[in-house]
Amino acid sequence: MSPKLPSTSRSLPIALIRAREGVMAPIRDMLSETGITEQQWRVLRVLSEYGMLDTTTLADRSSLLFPSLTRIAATMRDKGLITQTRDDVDRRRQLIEITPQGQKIIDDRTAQTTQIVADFKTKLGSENYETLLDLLALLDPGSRD
Amino acid sequence: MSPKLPSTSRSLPIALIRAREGVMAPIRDMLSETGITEQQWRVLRVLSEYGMLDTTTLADRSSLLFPSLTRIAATMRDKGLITQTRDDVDRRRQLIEITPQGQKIIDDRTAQTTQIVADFKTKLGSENYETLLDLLALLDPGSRD
DNA sequence: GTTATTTCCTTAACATGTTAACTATTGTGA
DNA sequence: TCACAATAGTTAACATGTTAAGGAAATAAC
Repeated sequence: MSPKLPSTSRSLPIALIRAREGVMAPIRDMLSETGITEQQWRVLRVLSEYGMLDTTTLADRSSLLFPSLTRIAATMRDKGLITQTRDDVDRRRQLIEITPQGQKIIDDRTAQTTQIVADFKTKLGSENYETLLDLLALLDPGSRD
Repeated sequence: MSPKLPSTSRSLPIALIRAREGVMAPIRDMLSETGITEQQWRVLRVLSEYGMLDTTTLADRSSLLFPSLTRIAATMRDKGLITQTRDDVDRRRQLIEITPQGQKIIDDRTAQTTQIVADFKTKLGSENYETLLDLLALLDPGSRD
C-alpha cells in the first residue's frame, strides 16, 4: 500500500521556511532603514569577517549562488559598499573587498544586531539555541558528515 | 565597548538557509523531472491535504506571499493543475482546488518523497528529527508562544 | 605548441521574494 | 444613502533564486 505523506504542518522544508521568516523579520526591519537588502547585508558581514575574498569563496560563505552574487556585487559596487579588482596572478579571478562606507553600515548596526541575536537566545534558551545550530549544521550539505 | 557580532558560521539565519539547501536538494532533483517548481509542489501538497481553499488560507498554509501566489496560481491554472472559482457569497474571494491531473503528480511521487523524508530521519536520528521540528516551530511567527 | 578541458565568472531567461500602489467588493456609521 | 474604512486580490517594480548557456583565462593532453 502507498505510504502517506507527512502533513505539511510537520514538513521539514516548510518548517525551515517559516523559522527563517521568523528569524529574518526583525533583521529585515532593521535593514529597511539602511536601504540594503538581506543578501547585501550578508555579503558585508562575510567581507567584514574574512577580509578580501575572491568571488567563489565569497559566494560560498554568503550562501549565494554565483549569478545572484554577480548582480549583487554590481549593485554594491555602484553604491560604494565594496570594491572589485582583478587578481594579477590569475586574471580570471576577481577580488572583492569591503569599503569603509560598507564597514560603517556594519558598525552602526552591531548593537542592534547583537540585541536581536540575544532575544532569540532568550526566547529559545541558550541550550536549545546551540542544539538548534548543531542540528541545522547536520543538514548543511557543505559540512562533513 | 561595542559587542562583537557572531561569526557568520554560527549565524542562525545563515544556518537556516544552508539547512534548507540541504533538505531541498533531493526534493528538487525529484521535481526536476516533473516540470514543476518547489513552490508549485508545496501548493499541490497543501491543496491535496486540505481540499478547496481560498487564496488567503492557501497562501498562509503554503508559506507563500500573496503576489507570489497570484502568479503561481495563474501558471498552475494554465498547466491544468488547479482550478480557480469565484465565491458566490463573497465575490472578492477566490476558491482554488486541485485537479485530478494535479493530484496525479502528488500520487506518482509519494513513494519517492516518503523515502527522502525517511532518509533525513535516519541521518539525524528520529529523536533529533522531532526535536528539530519542535525548535523550528518556536521560531515560526505564526505559532503561538 | 596547439587542441581539449577545466576553472571562474557573466549573461540570459524565467520563477519567486518583497514592498508598495491599486482595484473591486463588502462592511460601517452618520 | 453616502462617505469612509476594511477586506481580498491584483499589478507593478525591483531584487534574488535557479538553471542553462556563453566567454575568457588557465591548465592538461598530445
